[in-house]
Amino acid sequence: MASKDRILRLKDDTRNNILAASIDIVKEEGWQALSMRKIADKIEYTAPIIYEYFANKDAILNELTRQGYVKLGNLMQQAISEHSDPAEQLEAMWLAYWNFAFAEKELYQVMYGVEVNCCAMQNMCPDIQKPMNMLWDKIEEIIPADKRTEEYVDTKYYTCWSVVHGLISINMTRKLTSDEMNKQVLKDAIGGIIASMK
Amino acid sequence: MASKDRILRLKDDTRNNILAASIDIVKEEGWQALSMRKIADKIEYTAPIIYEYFANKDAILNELTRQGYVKLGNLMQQAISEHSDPAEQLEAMWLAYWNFAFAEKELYQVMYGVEVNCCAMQNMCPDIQKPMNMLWDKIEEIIPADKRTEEYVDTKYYTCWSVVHGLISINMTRKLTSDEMNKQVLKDAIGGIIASMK
DNA sequence: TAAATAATCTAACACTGTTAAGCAAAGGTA
DNA sequence: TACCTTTGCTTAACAGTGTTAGATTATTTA
Repeated sequence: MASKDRILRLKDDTRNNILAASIDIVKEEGWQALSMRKIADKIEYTAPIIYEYFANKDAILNELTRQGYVKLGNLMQQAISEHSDPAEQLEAMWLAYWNFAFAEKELYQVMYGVEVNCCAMQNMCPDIQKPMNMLWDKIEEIIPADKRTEEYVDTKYYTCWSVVHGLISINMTRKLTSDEMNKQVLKDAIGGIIASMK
Repeated sequence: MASKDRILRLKDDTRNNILAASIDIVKEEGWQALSMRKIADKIEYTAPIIYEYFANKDAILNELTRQGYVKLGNLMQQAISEHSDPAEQLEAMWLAYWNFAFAEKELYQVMYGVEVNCCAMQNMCPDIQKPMNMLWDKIEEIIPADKRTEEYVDTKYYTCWSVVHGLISINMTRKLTSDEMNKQVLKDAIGGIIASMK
């Protein structure tokens, strides 16, 4: 029955429309503005029909997450294919990861639980800046005078911060690394960066 | 007027109670379960009185964020005081940062926008694992056979991932680094780690 | 054409943040 | 003591959220 196929294809279409509408809304207004009724509006239905395609709102987020990983995988595959040396391939893969994060910012946010909405950055009161300044000043102190430019201190500061914050985030969102592994990574990375300063 | 002081002190008390109740709820049920009515319940008031102490819900989050930074600053100060060598001080400061993140997990989450709620980790389907596996395999390929243990590959993988993801998160939540700075950090860190593998 | 099935909507529930209106107790003033 | 004003707090409501049950409409099948 070809008509059955057509109907299934149509069902698939609205499923994709739901996902597309969701991403559209998020791109326009951010994740916290995404609601079932807004999605329904965009695909010109009422909210309950969405539940014929997805169990709940979380299921939509999960599917978008999955699609994000598929896209990321493809970009990495492409990165590999553009180089022959393994080390260059690896570097290209991480660069692809980096580029993906900003090209598909909204997908990256839901994939890795990066919240944007609130606080922290707008009202930059002294209390908030203090820990950062303490670290920055200490790094400045360690770097020998002949290398001590603002840019150089910045680089070291952000490198340290990135690896520590990154490892913390990874541990908080998915708990799959052992404690010894964490200490190892932390010690190695921080130690390495500090050594490279002197 | 001493009675005025007493009343002001009481007002201050309920303000602190609101903050304490908020943290309690978050520790018990997570950030997404925090609601004005639940806070009111806990301090034995009704929701609207909270608005006499905070402009809105975001203001509560902001204050908790601020307090988080104060605590972190103090811990770092302590870390400094326990060492004399600047390099050791810096390492202790980062360790304090790390320990703070897990000792005050909920504060860290609101300070740095680390979402926990959704997706990604529970239903670990192949699509989701693929990018990670590609990177892991490539790192394994680069590491010379005599060093190639699972632990060693893991360490390098997580170090790379942490620095890249950390830098991305930092850029997404607060936009205060320049593009050249990012490229610099990325190139330096990834390049350094790859070089250390061989 | 009549019955059965599928597609869709309306209405509702329990929740969310937030605001306006009202009540009741306390304070100051005559 | 009597009144008035201020304060503290509550109730009720609005508009929004995710989600479900029931009713309604349209389409397919017999």
